[in-house]
Amino acid sequence: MDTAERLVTSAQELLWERGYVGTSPKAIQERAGAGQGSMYHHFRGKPDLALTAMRRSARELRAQAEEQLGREGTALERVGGYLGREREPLRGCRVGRMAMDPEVIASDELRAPVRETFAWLAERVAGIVADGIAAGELRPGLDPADTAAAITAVVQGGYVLARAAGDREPFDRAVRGALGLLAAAATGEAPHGA
Amino acid sequence: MDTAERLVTSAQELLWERGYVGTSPKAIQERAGAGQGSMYHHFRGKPDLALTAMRRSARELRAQAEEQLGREGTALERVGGYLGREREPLRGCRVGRMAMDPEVIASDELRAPVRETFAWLAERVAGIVADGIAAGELRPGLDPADTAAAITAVVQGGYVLARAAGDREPFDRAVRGALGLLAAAATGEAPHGA
DNA sequence: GTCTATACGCTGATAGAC
DNA sequence: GTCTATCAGCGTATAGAC
Repeated sequence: MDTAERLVTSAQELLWERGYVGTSPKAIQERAGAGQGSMYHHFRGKPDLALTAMRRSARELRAQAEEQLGREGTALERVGGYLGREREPLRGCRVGRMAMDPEVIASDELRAPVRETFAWLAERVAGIVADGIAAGELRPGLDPADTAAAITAVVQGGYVLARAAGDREPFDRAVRGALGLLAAAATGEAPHGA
Repeated sequence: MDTAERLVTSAQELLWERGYVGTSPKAIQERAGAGQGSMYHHFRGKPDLALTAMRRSARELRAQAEEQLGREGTALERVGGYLGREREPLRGCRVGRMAMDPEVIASDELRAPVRETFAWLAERVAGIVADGIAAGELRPGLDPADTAAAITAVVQGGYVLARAAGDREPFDRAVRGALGLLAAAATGEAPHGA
């Protein structure tokens, strides 16, 4: 792995662990085993490197989500796969965490990868919920966009609860709770249609 | 309002806006209109002042939540009141935000108010869900603790979605989505019992 | 490409005068 | 109680040698 690459992956790790305001160029350089000069040769500065790192984390997260959401199966199975996939709740979400950073939120450019990730996710999940309704699997009274937002929020909020507790259990509870509510919104009939 | 008081409220505001790592003693002093000497006379340092500020924010948040959760009414009305109360989603949660701060999480003392707030909230909501089940208002299949965690997580996650989008709409969607799922888990019968 | 040198304001304090 | 002075180290670079 070359120097530029090590700088990006080190920045990804530190942004995940400490956020943007909590991460210094110096700390990134040290973790990457690179000097000052190297970093400023490959990147214009902290915002430039952070943006590169955030774009990559966003892409990776989206791929992980798509792995569950794009499976074969019923809507409940696909959403359940997304909710229940293996995570490390105490680490938080590497993309969602950026939404709490004041300097990321203050910059349209830095915020863009975060915005796009959640816009994509919300739409992807809403489509699956809509499919589930169309297939007769979920109650027609559900609003797909609202339900998708709630599902997405449960995951992000689960991280907050787990980190607050210092224990992953609240995250797992929140996921089970969401699955329980979705089960209550299932019609109990076998899905039909394409 | 005396100087010590102004320091605490300024710290509360800045911690809400910028988190712990993003907030400097100097910034707090400036907002409070106090000098260095004043701050170090009244508090031992940044962690001491921040802890005082966080304890107060936690107490205030709990009182706001109790205002909705402690109302008269059915379980759905009380939980709905909590979910739907007026908020400013783009500002985030002043207590939940601290869970994403690396230095708060690294310190048991600083994390304590955050931990206690969400432990209380989860238990409070779980009790109301359990009441709703006992009253025949909610399906007996729901797990009160899991459902309460999901409800709490929807609010915290809603903040993340709203800030990521730069728009309160995703928060409102998540809340409506959660209410829609709870409605699906309602029995449709009038609550009975005490 | 990477290194060292230099810069300047900020961070988080302590000391002592008033 | 509040003020000013002082401090070592960090944050975020830029310049120029190699």
